[in-house]
Amino acid sequence: MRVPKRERQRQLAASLEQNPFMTDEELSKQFNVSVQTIRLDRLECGIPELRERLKTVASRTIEAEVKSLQSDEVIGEIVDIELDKRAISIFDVTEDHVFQRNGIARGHHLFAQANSLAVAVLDDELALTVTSTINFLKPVKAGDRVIARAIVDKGRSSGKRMFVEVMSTVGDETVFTGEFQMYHTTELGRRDTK
Amino acid sequence: MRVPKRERQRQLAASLEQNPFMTDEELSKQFNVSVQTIRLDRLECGIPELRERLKTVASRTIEAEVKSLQSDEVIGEIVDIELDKRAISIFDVTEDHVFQRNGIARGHHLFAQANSLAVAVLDDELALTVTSTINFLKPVKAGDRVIARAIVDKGRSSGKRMFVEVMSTVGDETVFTGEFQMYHTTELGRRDTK
DNA sequence: CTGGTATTAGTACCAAGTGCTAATCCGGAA
DNA sequence: TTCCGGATTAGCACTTGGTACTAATACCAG
Repeated sequence: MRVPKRERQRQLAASLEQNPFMTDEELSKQFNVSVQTIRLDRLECGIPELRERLKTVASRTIEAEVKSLQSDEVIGEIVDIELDKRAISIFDVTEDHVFQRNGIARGHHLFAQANSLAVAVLDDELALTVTSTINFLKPVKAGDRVIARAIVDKGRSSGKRMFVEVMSTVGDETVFTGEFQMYHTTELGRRDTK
Repeated sequence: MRVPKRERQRQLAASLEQNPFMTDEELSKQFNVSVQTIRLDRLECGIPELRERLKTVASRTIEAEVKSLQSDEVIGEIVDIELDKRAISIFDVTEDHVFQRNGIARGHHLFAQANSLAVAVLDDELALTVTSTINFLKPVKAGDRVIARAIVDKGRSSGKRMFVEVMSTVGDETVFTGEFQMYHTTELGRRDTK
């Protein structure tokens, strides 16, 4: 026996974990045993055949892509918007957004929700964040639903500079506030003439 | 002819785009044509068979998982760190991080890199961002390599409050600066006694 | 030497195809 | 009407990467 059976099966499982695309024949060469032995090993370990493995891996992809798609556009879902005035978005915090160590949401997710809302409310070809001052007031946990409200501060905005205030709440508690100074190409009050 | 060939092929492509798991037989039922017709359609449209489709979809997953893993831990890769003093991380901007409309990186990615670096440099059970003021100085594009440098400002830090300055550069240009006021449980200078 | 485990070999069969040939349908032009 | 041609359908041989099962062989310990 070159390598004890038990050990080979352990390595087999690890190998397929890392690269599920291998056929039994390729595996048999890797471990220097016959194809049949590989099949028996898979049987004993409950490892499905190549096509089944690919199916499950592929379906995980699909789910992942749906997730990343939503994260690509705007962080959070915009539920109400009045261009150049105000907007509201909802962001559901999941286990993916928190530190494992303490279960508190990473700050950049709250920032991302607020920032992308500030961009969305201006709805311009080119709307960029220039400067921002933000405050994390209360920790946010997985399962929390964060509602961000953005309001364009018309008083301070002028020309290509816009000021957007964002306040995020969970229930009736404010968890985050941010002030965003944005740059955009279309000047205030000139949108109709473009 | 129930549905013109051209239109059926268009729908076929769309159908498989949305759900690549369908066999020719299932498709033939959906479109009320024979399996052979489906095969000819796939041939003409250059759509591979089920197994090949799953292979490509599954391989996309593998890449995606590597990506999402890194995005879970720290945004960017930490290349140098001296706890409670300074740290450096590298973040490669890809197409995924930019606005489609103008190719400029979304602000929250730069913030995320800086913020997670500020958290990492403190390396505490509980290190949270309290307040932050940030400036986006130059637009960042896909392909850029952003290097973020975090420095703990010992002078202003005391007790459970720490001040971290982050400066991010692309080449020799500064693209982002941020000041982070952090809260953490372990007090400055007391780490050894815990 | 015998028993039991591990391994290998071989066969029949399956799913989901490719590749090819042949038959059939069906609508419009001569 | 008849004939042509594209579209469709059918059928068959073959391929991959397997499952399920049986049988043979190897090898090691008691």
